[in-house]
Amino acid sequence: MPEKPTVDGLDEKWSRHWETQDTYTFDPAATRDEVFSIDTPPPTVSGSLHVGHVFSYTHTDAIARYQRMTGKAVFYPMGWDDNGLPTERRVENYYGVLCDPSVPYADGFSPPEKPAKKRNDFVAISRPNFIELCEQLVAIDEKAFEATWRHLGLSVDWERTYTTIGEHSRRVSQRAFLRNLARGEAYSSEAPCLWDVTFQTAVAQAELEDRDRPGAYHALAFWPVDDNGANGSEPIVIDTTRPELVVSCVALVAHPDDDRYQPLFGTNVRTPVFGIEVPVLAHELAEPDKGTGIAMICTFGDTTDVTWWRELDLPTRACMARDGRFEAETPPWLTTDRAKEAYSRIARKAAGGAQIQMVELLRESGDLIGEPRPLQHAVKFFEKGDKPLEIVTSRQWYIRNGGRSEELKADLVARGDEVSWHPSFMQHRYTNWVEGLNGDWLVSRQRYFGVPIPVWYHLDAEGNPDHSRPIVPDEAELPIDPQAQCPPGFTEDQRGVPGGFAGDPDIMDTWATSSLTPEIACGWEDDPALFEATFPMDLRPQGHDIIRTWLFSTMVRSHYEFGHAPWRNAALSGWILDPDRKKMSKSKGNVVVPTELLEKHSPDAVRYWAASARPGTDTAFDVAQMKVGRRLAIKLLNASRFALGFAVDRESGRTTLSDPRDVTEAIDTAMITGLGSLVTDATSAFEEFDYARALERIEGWFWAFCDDYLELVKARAYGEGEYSPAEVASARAALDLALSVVLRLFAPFLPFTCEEVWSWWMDGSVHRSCWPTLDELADPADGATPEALAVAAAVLSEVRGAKSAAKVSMRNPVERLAVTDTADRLALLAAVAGDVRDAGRVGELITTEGDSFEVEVTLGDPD
RNA sequence: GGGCGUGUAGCUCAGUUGGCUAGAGCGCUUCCCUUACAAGGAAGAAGUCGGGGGUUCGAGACCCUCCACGCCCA
Repeated sequence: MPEKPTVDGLDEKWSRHWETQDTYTFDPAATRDEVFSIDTPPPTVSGSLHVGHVFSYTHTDAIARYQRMTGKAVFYPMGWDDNGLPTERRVENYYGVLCDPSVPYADGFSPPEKPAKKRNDFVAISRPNFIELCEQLVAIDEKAFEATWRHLGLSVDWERTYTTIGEHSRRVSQRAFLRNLARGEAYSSEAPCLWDVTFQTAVAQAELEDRDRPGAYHALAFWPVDDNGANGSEPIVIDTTRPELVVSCVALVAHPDDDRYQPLFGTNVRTPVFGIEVPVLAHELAEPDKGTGIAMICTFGDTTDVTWWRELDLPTRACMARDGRFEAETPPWLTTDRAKEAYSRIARKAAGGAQIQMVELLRESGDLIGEPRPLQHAVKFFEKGDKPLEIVTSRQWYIRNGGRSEELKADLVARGDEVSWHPSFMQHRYTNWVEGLNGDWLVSRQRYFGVPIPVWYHLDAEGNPDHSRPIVPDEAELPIDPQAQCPPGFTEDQRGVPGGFAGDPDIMDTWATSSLTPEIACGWEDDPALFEATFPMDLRPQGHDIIRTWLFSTMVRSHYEFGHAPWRNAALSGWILDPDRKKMSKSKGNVVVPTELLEKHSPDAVRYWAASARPGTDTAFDVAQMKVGRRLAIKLLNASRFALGFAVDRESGRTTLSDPRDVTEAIDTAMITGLGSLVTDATSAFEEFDYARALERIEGWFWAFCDDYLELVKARAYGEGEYSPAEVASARAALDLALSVVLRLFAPFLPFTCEEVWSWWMDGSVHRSCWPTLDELADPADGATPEALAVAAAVLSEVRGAKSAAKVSMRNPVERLAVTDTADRLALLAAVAGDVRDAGRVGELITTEGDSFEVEVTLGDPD
């Protein structure tokens, strides 16, 4: 036991110790009812860990540590999400390279010394070279992440780490996909999809976000067919923010109840500049009060266009190429010279440039009415992208998720009832999301670093792929790469030749793999015993922002594979806001680096701050709370040193464990009784996953314990004054018992500090000890009332108040202390009078029976 | 526009099914070197519980309504 304990250095000392002692290793022999399994969110390693990670992972760790102490074999693996576009983007920028599948593999390729700044100047490299660089970089990132997690003190079993790009994950991911395919839950389809032009890949509905962008309404004139104003007719004016798409216009649409356009429904009009004849149609999605109330439908300006196209059975007039530029070739539906001429001015232009040209053309033809009117409007972006999404038609893979089936939707909503949500209102977020889906889950991505779609296609005599009957591998062969391996019954020289085969070039989206984290972590099919012991998992902790992606998609996969939810509980944590209540983000420059935070305040202090936040609530980043946590840890060390001063022989370091049955004095049994209530409260809070309530109760009790109880028994514990050996032994035994319990209660929150104190007098790790129970307190607490301590504390508080008011030292003697109180409370006071008198340095104590509690303090002269 | 959440002391937040005079920490003021702790301790000041209405013997809590802020969806 150190002379002057400190929290500094405990992190390094104990994290190393836990590693060498395998303190957190999962016991694979445990059966399902003995296991608590956690579906930890695999952080995206291509990003960086931020305070939000530290925050939410601490919540999970507190629960894991509690469960472990209740005797559960805690299955708590960490995963790294290294698969996918974020990694690709990081690799591109880090090395200044771009993947081009047409470039041949370069043996021993090394990236440029100084990566180019602009994307256009990046070096094009082969797919295998690109993947090698990805693997290289994630390995470095994963090391750094693990170090931070160990520093924070996560009680993860590091022997069970997985990565979402690893062989095991690829196998699980492909196996699940092939089973979805076999059961008809996955399918490929040529259809309009959301398309990011920068990364040139399709994206899913769940990955969209609206961003406010400046734009402008352009009023365009459409003329009735065969009457270009010649007969005095009026043009129909539509407002659009995307005039460049006039060339793709297939119809005009207004609300069926809109009186202004009733006469026009069923008639035809001509598009400006291009002169294409299009119908005027009615649909309830048209908004009468938006612009002029009549809109043009294009192929495809936004998702509503897709809905209209589908429901009104409209033709397709697509001009937008996958790179976000208008096609070079003149579209076949443009027949007049004037239209062809006009198109040549927007060909190969991106949306912005095309718009400038198109506005010119409209001005020239006189079909632009007035000037464009600027506005701010919501534009759909890929959440990781920088340019507005386009909609292009392409062949993509989908997994059915209820977006096109009311029955499946209802089933998936009902699965939500199989999970206990913490906090419960988070289930609404899930239900609302599922009910709002309007399309299946697009899982294919035209990218490189991910799990390949494990299928091949027959090529017909012209060399065109037959997508209707994909060739699938044997499950035993998984994982496979159809770009590098042949399908069964073929040879490599048949690749890409008529009558031969072609591998699907796409990969799956990251979510298509991370939706299988329970299956990956628990060893689905690959380790049946482990799977049996850990699945369905007990807890899915995650941020509430990814209910629509991760939580929902995991539910979908488990629904298909097992017919039930993949977990019993879902705990949703909130955001970290900066002190101005704004969300922390890199662009705002208000991000705090966790490693520095841990270094500066100590992990226990940071954990204290994190664990103080009620589950599910957004929380301000608050260094002050960390300082409070640090002080709490120091207080715990010091109070422990005091309490153990009597149990540990300072010379020999040997501990004499006291007997709980020695706790006999009224104030001691009262304290132990109160401690019993605390254990009950903390336990029930943890059972409800409310770590914050548990911490608050424990902390509150502990401060009162230090302020009142320790002061009250100090003299007796030291054996000062005229106390009998039994009275002294009672104080010391109570201190030992209380400390043992309180250390275990704090252990999930302050693992380093508690382990340090535990090591002063106990064998083994506090984190492997038993969570305290009422049983161990039953003997001393038997029949005792916590009131005795409350009465003593109240009197002591009055004494302190009097001394403080008189501006004298707390050591100043009290000559005479007169207490008026009810008979019951005076009886309690009598039982604890010795302790009260010693703590207050009271000479004469006079008690008078009365209706209310009153204390009169007569101070004596200072010593 | 729909859904969800939040609003309690200057700040950050507790306040379990309605029940004693609404609490804690930080900050502030005053005091105290005390043998666990001065990187500490003691005491004190500080709130119209967002506004209004209702239910009730009793509302910070329950119901209605309005306001402000935040998030998600359209």
